[in-house]
Amino acid sequence: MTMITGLELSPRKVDYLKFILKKGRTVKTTEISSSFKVDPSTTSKTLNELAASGYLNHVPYKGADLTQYGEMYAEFLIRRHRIMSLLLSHYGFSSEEACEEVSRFEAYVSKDAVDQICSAMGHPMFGVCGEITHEKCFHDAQKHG
Amino acid sequence: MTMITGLELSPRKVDYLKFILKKGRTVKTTEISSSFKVDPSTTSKTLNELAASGYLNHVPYKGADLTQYGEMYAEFLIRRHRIMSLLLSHYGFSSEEACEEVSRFEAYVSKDAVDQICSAMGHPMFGVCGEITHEKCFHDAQKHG
DNA sequence: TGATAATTTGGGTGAATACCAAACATTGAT
DNA sequence: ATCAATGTTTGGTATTCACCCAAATTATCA
Repeated sequence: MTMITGLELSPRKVDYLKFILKKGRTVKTTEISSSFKVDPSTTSKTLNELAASGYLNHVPYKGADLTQYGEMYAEFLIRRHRIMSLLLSHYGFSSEEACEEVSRFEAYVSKDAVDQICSAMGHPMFGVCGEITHEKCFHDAQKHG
Repeated sequence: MTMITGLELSPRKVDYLKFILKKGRTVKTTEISSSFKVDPSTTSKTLNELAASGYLNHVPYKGADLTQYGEMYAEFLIRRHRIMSLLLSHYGFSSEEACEEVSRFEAYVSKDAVDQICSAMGHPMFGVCGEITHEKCFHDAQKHG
């Protein structure tokens, strides 16, 4: 049982986990590094850190994929992004504006806040950039490690 | 004429400028360091950096106060904090919860986003933690330096 | 199987934030 | 007016995050 605050990961790591979950498969270092326009060595190191923290399995020279915990965590990350983007869209932001703005600060929004907003919104099923799932997102405590 | 993005300052520097503006007078290093529970030497250095960037005047051993530019900037910072807190309060957050949550991510919310939200809210005059002013907040370009 | 491409490692950098110890300035009490 | 106590700054060091380059390593395919 591990409670999450939503503040465990740095912005870049949040980006990586969301990216890998969206791919839905093992990803190569270069896919990530080219996507985020950073040096592959930078990505390689960050992937190692995420693996060391239990979010993913990183087989050197092969690629990385989410652990069960990493997958649940990444689902929270996607949900957070979508809830916050949907929120901004209610204040006149276009989908693109909302996504872009949220990307800047989402890593610092707690899970409690997301749950609160989600609930106040009536647990919406669709955001401005995809479906919002509510099941596997740490609504309650989850096992870890 | 300097446009601001709202992303110029790190979280700590945002804290300091808001603190000094709220005091409304010259503040001593120790007031800040004790308030944020950091070593005075840390505060002293940050104050120097803010002074070097033109946000405040720092007279060694005497204290720091906002420059004209720093004051306008800090007014934007306070306005951002209040607009974002008010926004969260609309989703069931108490004043305290809203302030606390916003404090974590406000440094990463752009001025354009704040203006958009402010406008969508009808330029509210009162937030959950104080009056919201709309005049001296870089609604348009401002002189600097 | 050997060249090419992908990846990792090792070594650095800079920004942000923090601490400690020592030097220095200010102030207040005698 | 002086000096001790207090407040402040400087210099040095550390950590985390995020990034780069060059060199070594592994994988792959022709």
